[in-house]
Amino acid sequence: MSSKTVVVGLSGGVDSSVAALLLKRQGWKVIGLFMKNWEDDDSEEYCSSRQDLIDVMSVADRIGIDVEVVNFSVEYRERVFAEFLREYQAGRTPNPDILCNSEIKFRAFLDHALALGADRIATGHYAGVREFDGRFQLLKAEDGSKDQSYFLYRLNQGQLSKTLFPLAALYKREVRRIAEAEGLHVAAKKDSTGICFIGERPFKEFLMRYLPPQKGEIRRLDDGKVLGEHDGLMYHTLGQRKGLLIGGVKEKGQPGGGDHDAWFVAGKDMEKNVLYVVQGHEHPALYRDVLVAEQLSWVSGQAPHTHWVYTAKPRYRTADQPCEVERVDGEGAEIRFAEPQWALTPGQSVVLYESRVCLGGGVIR
RNA sequence: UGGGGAGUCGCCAAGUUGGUCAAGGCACCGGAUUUUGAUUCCGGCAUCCGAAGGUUCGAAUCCUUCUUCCCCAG
Repeated sequence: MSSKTVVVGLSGGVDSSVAALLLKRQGWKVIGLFMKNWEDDDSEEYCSSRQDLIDVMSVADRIGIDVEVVNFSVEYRERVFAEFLREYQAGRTPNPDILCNSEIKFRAFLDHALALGADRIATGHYAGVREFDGRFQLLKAEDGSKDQSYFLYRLNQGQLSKTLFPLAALYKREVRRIAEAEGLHVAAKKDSTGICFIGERPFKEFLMRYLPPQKGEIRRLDDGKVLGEHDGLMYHTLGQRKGLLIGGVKEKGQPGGGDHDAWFVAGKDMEKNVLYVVQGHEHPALYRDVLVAEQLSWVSGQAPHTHWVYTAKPRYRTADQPCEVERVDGEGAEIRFAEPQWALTPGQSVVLYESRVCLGGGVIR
């Protein structure tokens, strides 16, 4: 038994803990790696990160593996956070966790693991990888409700060839059960949310620390009527309802004062610093059936076929939408959906799938 | 200044033959969902109806005065 070495990213949560446990059982020589990639914050954040490390050490001790702590703060700030801020500054809505995966977890982390002599790396992601016809495919997880392949669409062949996803065939409840049976105290620990490594926090306030307010008008898209004032276009995203502070609007002759529906962000004019809103979740201006994606990244290294029926997620956590690629080249791809999609947002990623196989995708323009 | 209309929760807005009538929506707050940001879902949200008196067993709904705003006259 020439046990090979795998380095597992441990976050202190149930998923990565069980991933490490399973690999250990499979006979791998397992090394745990805890990443500390965010240190812009003070005490409070420090506590949760510190608690996570304590949990990691406890789990590692229980499973019987060694743990190393690494700090990729510099890489995170330069390769992920800087881009995150540039995008928001440009009025777009980025998904930092996608970059975090391709640049940190499956690059900085991978490089570090390989330098340690590892044969593979593994994470607690709900996704799968398999070798097929000499190529590596990224797959959806068995547990469709937890599937995270969306966040991994930017991984390439080199990265996938070195990766293991031990939770691919497990449902979340099974993972918790395994953790409990093994006596891991994190078995019932709440799932973490928010930006990876940064965590959940009042988003606008957080952004304000980096991008200063810049007041401007809020106008109704239909007729340009001014309805209010915003603190900065970067604090609002397409389809957003909260934070507009628009209450009832008096409508001239309308009985009962007019429509009392909620207001949603429908567009931004970066030049004039105007935020455009529409009333009602079903307002037609919120729907589009075609989009253009840029910064394409294909898992196989090859672009998908045009005029072929695939499905795509125009944002995380939406059901797969039937679509086809109208055209694709090195610059971008035009994707047309069978049904109009609600609030296709610039900066978010569209990810294409062919059944359970994640083909890759790009960033919505 | 004269005539008319109106002032109900932060914003719209029901309710004026007086009797559980202080609806509803938006906003806001809290929670659920969620490894982005959103969306969505659930819960909370006027002992008080411009102010002060009066009538009445009882008024946001009737009367009086005051006050504010709007429209038309000027």
